[in-house]
Amino acid sequence: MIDYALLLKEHQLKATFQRMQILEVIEKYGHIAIEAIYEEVSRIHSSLSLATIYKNIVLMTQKGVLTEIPIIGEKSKYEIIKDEHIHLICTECGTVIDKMLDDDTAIDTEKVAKTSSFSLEHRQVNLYGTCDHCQS
Amino acid sequence: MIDYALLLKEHQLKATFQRMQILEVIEKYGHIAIEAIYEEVSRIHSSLSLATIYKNIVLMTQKGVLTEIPIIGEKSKYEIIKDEHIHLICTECGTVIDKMLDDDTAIDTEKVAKTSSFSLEHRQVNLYGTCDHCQS
DNA sequence: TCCTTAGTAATAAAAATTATCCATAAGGAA
DNA sequence: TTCCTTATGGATAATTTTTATTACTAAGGA
Repeated sequence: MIDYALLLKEHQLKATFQRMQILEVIEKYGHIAIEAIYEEVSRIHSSLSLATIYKNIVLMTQKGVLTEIPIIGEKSKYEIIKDEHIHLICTECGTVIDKMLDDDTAIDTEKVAKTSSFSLEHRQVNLYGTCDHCQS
Repeated sequence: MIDYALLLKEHQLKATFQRMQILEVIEKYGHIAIEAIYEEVSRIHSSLSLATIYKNIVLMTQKGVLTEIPIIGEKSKYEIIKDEHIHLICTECGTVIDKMLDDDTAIDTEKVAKTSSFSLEHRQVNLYGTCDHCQS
């Protein structure tokens, strides 16, 4: 259970009711698109203006609270920043699964960056396919 | 130099003037967004309707001629499909650099997929940072 | 060359995103 | 706790992006 107010303050953002509602929904779903946040927030809680959601998603992304996950053929989803991981994206149902990397499955992208004298800041590895559930 | 007419026919698409113009621009820039294709096509050649560009990008992507490259904080870019590679994306100038993988820099994503019983179809590895040129 | 079918242009429509502006709430100071 | 300042939210308009429509046109096989 994340302390949203703390998370926001750590990133120099006021802990408003609306922001915490948005974060709560994002955490609940893990990865979610803007329109879906709007629908969920409207359904469960008091309704927030769509413009408010847009503004705060952009702001929280800039401030490092959220990360955008751009996806082929879909609208971007957003997640709360956490330890590095890759995404398994199901092209059937759209589900995004986080996968932490361990030593056994490490991805040596730093070597790649180095050989191109590219100053690496952020990696995003997306694997597209069919999830366990949709295969059956 | 790609034979665009052949490429299109191999994917069951008619080799129209407009499609070849679009492919020519994409190949010239390597990775390019839709609006930029429109501007370039309009500037150099006869002007194509923006709607035509949209329709053909979608179609050629579906048919496997192009791949979408969704990018954090930007519009998607498109490239002609080629051997698997990763992208170095410069957050300063927006340039996308292709990087082929060799044995030395292989990325063992298949192992990851396997441990999640995920049926892997397509991998997309994007490294964000600052390119050689923008560092100086 | 003709014919059939698919493709294009132009425009309208729809969807997504951003800007505006005034009312309001957050959070520090007293 | 109350007050004050300033950032924020809501509603809506405006803009931008993307898709649909429809009549005309070109591609490619017969």
